[in-house]
Amino acid sequence: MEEREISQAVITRLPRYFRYLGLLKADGVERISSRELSRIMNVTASQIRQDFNNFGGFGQQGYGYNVEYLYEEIGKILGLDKQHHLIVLGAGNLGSALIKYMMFKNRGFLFEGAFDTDPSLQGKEIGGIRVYPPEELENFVREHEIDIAVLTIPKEEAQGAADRLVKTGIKAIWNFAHVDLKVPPQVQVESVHLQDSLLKLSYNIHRYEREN
Amino acid sequence: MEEREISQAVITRLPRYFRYLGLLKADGVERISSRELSRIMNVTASQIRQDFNNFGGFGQQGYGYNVEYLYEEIGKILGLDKQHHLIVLGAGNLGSALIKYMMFKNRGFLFEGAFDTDPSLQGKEIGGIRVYPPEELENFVREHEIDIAVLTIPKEEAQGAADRLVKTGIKAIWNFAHVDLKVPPQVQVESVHLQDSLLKLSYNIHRYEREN
DNA sequence: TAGATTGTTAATCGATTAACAATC
DNA sequence: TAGATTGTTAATCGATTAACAATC
Repeated sequence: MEEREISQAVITRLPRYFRYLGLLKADGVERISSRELSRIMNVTASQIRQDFNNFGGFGQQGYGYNVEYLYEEIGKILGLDKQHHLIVLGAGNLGSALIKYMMFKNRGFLFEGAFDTDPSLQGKEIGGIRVYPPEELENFVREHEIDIAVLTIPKEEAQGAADRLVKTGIKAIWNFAHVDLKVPPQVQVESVHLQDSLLKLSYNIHRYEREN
Repeated sequence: MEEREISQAVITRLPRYFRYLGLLKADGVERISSRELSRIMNVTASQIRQDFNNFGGFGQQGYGYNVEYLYEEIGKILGLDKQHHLIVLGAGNLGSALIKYMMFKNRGFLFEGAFDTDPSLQGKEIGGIRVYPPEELENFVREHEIDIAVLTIPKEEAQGAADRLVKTGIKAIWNFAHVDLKVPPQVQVESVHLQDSLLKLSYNIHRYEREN
């Protein structure tokens, strides 16, 4: 049993490879060498080969990589050969934007329901998805076999919601609240900290101005 | 002239320090040691001291760090002592969510206008911000001295919009479109690739299931 | 002063890049 | 077969952690 732990640095790069391979595939490109891909993606060819070899050899000496095959394989590594069932907690603008973003649906990420404390939203539909009151959360998750909960609620409510979700046996939380969630190791968390991202941009603006 | 280049790894951690120091400050905590902060933030005390020392010594031997002072200083490093003027390109749900998120305003990130190709949105207001037709982009940026453009438009339109923005002399682009933008070095780009984030989460779900 | 904790140097670890033998 | 390019090992680089002298 080969149990080599893939570093998060590699995993973070996988979706980007997947994206570029999708573009190449759409352009009808049949094969590509690590050198050529490195030029397009602005990384080293060495890194590309090292990254891919974490998952076994996808290429062929003297030929390169078959774009379609590599695209499919990376898709499988990312779990895109399976469907995922999602709910959104917080049916505001951000939650609505995510629900309506069709690219997720096309990749097998299916929104099944939304939850909001605002009674005026409950019973309504957003992008074809119904909004439920929070009380129904636990039953809904179990009945619809929800894998992923998307948190677009205020940071004050996020940890409490996460605790409830953990108890339902959810697999993962995609967290947009501006806090670091504490969950047990069997629950995966991926946080999108928009404010952190904006502050980083702010830093880089002022660094550039200082240096020039 | 000390020109030590701060690594992006450090910069990425700064907003998180800032966040935790803000919480401590709000809790009335006056001083904190690297050891205590390391426990709260789940990083090593060594890393905290190394990170802070990139910017000069903020602490005092035998005492630790003054929370309020450190908070203020990191805020300045992040450019939060200055105001920023923003526009949003794409007044859909995501753009609206960002405009309405008050935390940005409180930190000096002021949305001045939104732009959308949809005529039915033009002239309307979102969170008190008016929506303009794209033709007015260049004049608006110059007249309102816009620093940062937020791109929440389809990926097909993103590079074209970026090119136009670069010509206006904008300082930075906060990119939510699912492409890597090409801009000259004087323009800072920070991308939030939501799909990449979700795919990473998907990978981690399936990795956990494989390993357990 | 003694104790605590920083600032900083040195050691370690991990990730990236370079090099090249294997092989298509 | 010769040329191209991978897979993989070795070298390098950078980031993290450990250690400790400086000093409050």
